[in-house]
Amino acid sequence: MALRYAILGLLLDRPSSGYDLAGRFADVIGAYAWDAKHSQIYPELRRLDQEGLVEVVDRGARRRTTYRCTGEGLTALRAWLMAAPTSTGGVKNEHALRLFLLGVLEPEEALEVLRQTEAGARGKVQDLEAEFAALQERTGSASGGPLGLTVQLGIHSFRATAQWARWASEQLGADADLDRSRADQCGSGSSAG
Amino acid sequence: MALRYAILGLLLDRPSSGYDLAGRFADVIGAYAWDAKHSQIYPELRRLDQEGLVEVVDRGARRRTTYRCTGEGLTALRAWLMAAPTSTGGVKNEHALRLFLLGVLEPEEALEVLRQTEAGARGKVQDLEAEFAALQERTGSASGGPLGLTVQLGIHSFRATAQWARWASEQLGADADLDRSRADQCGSGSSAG
DNA sequence: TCTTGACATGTCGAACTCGACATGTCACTC
DNA sequence: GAGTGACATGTCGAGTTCGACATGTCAAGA
Repeated sequence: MALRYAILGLLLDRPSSGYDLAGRFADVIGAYAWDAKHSQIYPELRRLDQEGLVEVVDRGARRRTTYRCTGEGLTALRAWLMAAPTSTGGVKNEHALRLFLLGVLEPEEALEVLRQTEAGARGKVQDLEAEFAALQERTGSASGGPLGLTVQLGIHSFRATAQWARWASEQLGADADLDRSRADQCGSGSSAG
Repeated sequence: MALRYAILGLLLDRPSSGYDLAGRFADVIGAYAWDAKHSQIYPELRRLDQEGLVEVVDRGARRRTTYRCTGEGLTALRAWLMAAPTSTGGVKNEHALRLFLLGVLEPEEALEVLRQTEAGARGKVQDLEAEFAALQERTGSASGGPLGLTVQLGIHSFRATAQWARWASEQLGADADLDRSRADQCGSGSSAG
């Protein structure tokens, strides 16, 4: 049931076609909240239309059909948001799982993954910070409006990932270096693992 | 395919029964990486056993069957971990989605959700910090060993969520207070909505 | 010994999700 | 006017996931 509310939320921000929605899922929201492919989105839009939660506002070229969230849709979305604010609801995050299992790899392999993780996360932070600055300017608000909250959540999340990756690298690097560099550097007393 | 690798990873840390695994999924890993119910876990364990990736090490009371990850299982897991370290792979996180859509709610409703979010996240941070300290002591290592990395990832993630929730509350609170407290506090010029 | 509740596993149908395949439109270019 | 590629939607089968129902074990207490 989460998919339909994700769609309603996106439409509430701005009327969109299925194609647009697919792009928006692949973009921001799909990275840390909910992802969906067009093969799911189109049928769901039709269902939502039948139930009156969205409505068609435009049919453009190439069968492009633009939908908008109705009042009923907003009511449904808000009911869902208020319904179970503390439930966690079955997270699936393959990237996080890989990080979770990092201890299985050899330190040098893990270091490589961590390097990529940190670089990727820092890139995301930069992108989102630019987006946030643009929002601040556009809305004339320090918080960047409703979307600003969302963007900041992303910034906080990716920054935390980057910081953790850095910390983890240092831990692993220290362990790995110990074994190797004690040979040619001055080995100031440290117990072997 | 992620489920089996999550299971292999958990078994690698410590041999467990299906029942144990269900608890461990519900506990730490399920909160931010991968969740699974027992109705999925038991069949997958049998499949892994047939494929030689895990093996039975004990049959206790109440049909309790304890599995261990085999060398073949470790090989498979490491191959998977090294295979596609950058793919994001379709995140599903209902809790994050709710936060993502927070702008839809009235400020006061959103504030309530944020309050609960912050409290929950800080609770998680405390739990995990205690676990990390225990790990440091048990392993005699500042990094807490392989599991320490994982626990720190959780700490970083939940701390980021808590900090964001606090920030978002302040933003919303400022907006909401403006409308109300201008009446009895000194109303320094601000345009009405 | 009977009941209760936690432990432990099994199974099934419904719903969800994905990738692959398919169809057609439109702007641009050669 | 034929070819190309991005735009835009549709569909289907295979695999995944979940909740609900089911079965049985064992310890503790009434």
